[in-house]
Amino acid sequence: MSQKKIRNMEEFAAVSGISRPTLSKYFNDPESVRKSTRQRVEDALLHYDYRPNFYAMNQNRRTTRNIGIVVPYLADPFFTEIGRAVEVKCIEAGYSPILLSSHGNPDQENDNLEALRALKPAGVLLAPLGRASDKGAITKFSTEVPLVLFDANIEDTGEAFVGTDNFQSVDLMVEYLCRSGQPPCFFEMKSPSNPNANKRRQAYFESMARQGHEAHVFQAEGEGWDFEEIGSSEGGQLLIDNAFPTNTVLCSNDRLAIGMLAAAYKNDIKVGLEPDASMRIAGHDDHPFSKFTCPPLTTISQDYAAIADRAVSTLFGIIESDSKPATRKESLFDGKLVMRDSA
Amino acid sequence: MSQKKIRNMEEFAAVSGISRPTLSKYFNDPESVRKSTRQRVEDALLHYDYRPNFYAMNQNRRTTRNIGIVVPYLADPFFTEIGRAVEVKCIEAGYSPILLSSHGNPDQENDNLEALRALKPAGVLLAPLGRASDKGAITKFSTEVPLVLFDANIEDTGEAFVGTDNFQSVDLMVEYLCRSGQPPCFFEMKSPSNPNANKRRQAYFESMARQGHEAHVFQAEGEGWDFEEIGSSEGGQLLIDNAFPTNTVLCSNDRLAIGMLAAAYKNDIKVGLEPDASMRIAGHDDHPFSKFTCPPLTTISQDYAAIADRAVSTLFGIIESDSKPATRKESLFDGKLVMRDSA
DNA sequence: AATAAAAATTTACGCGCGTAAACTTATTTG
DNA sequence: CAAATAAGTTTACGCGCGTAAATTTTTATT
Repeated sequence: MSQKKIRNMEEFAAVSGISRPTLSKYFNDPESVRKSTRQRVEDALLHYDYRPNFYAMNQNRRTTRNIGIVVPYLADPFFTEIGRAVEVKCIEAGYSPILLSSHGNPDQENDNLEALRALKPAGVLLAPLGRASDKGAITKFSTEVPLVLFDANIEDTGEAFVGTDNFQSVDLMVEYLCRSGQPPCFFEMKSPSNPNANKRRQAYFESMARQGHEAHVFQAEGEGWDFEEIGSSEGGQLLIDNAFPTNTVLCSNDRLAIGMLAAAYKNDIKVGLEPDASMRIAGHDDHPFSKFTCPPLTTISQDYAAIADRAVSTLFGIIESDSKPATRKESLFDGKLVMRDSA
Repeated sequence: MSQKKIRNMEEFAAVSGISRPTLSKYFNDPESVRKSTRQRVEDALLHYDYRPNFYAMNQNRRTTRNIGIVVPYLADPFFTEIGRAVEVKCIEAGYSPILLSSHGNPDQENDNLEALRALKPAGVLLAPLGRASDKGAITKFSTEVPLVLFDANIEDTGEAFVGTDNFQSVDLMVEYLCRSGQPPCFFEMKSPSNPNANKRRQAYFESMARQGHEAHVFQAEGEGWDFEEIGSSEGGQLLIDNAFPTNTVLCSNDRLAIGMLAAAYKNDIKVGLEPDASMRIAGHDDHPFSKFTCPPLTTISQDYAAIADRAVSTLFGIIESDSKPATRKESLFDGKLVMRDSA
């Protein structure tokens, strides 16, 4: 590595013996120059410490290679993992992902989109907050930037949606629970912020009807993202009150189930499949911690990899064809039953 | 909001009746213009949709208002929370934080610093991976960008360090455990990636000596960030083997403890303070899930708010004085004992 | 009201790179 | 090997804003 500091592309052109416009082409897409030229550039890069100025690079380009990724709540490991999966796919495709969290707050979601707008991103992958989202703002945003939604759907918003087929996944779980014991009750938040929750309730109703059982839905008061706390306090109270007509509860998501399991433990209500257990509790999402609950949680795993892959490839299809698809496409992937000890 | 699209600061100057250099001053620091002028600008902003071009703005400035925040592993809610606390402080100070995760990988840590370097940030807050970190790369980075470390210290690296006083916090826990029952054994990873782990082991030794008890350290094989898994498998085996000479175990961090609690449950080993319990298990960090373990985990909470506040204010001190402090300063905050049911 | 000080305006240049046009050189093809 | 094509070079301009200098206007001070 030479000592000489390279200040700009002009200087790098001088020392490398390659013209500046060709260097510009190379840095925008190394494949766009002849192999021998590419080799010369890369040799020179080994000898001189130079990187194009990020700001100058992006200033004149209509569209950058930045991809915005917005998740509703990064402190939830579920979103950390799916956000990460999406991030990796972007990097593999040669884009620069920028991961932002809305922290459960619709204003923050709007701020995030606004901040991204200033970056003139090539596209944005958004897992919206759901009910609380400012649909108007998101729709307006999507007129300016290619936008693909994932995890949570908002009708007619964005160019496409990628997520899990809640009807398939919940049916799978209900079918299993009915087959292996008493039919499940359903436990959820009263005003779920996430639209998947509504789908799951609906799926529960339909599935129970198909199985020929009566549906029993229990809804917890409380707002926000403090699911474990709500599962523990409200779900725990339902357990104590013996409010569930069957011994089996399907929670709308793992975090509620984690809270409920903690409450069950505290109140000496044994959960699981063993003969001395009095309840079965199941969840949905295969949260990273559900493996370590007491007992380990039976749940549904979402296909992170497939969702991330499809979301990213859909977005890149739009970016690279430079045209929005005629019809908004929804891709739904199947969930898988993860059988552990809680149900 | 007028329909007219404002393309640049020139046009916004025309419609607002304020000269472009004054606008430039305003956007760089609204306080730097007279109040009446500020009002006129802000009135105009209500009528016209204009934001300075992010890339053009930063191109000519020696230093931007971007702050890089790098955490070792965003899928760990502990880091999500402290990262978030730091982020909020930056926003309050009028800077733009960019949160990056190293995903437990030193190459990624270097990539993150490299990516940040291209953004010419005003400063960077780094929670390093620890042992695995490329100390040379970080030191070199800190010659170019003001750098404050937090959470995990690396000797003589960066302008300052802010974290928890492990000697205080572990002593607090050991003292409590000794006072309330049998003295604790210590459970940790054999090759901890995080330097706090080494401090905590050392603190355990010293504290046990002070209490006049023999120290017993148990180290789990295994690398990486899959702490719960390691706590469950290796810690669980130690429980089964009755390997601990006392009935009390202090885990180096909550995630190990969470795994160990899961293993104890699975093996019908009752943990807690009740008469029929055979073990006590404690953790460190007050992980967001430690409230929902079975039983709820007794642990040490770190003072997130104080750490975030000090880290950010230290960095801004350096940025605003435009000079590195003569001596590297280390700020340590006390942990607090969080008594729950596990110990 | 006269003067000093502060703030805004006018004018002008440059940052580092994208990119277009005209031209030259290298490679491919029949 | 000549013609056709692809790739690289030279030259030049502009993006949107930071910023400096000289000037004018506004505000504060006595």
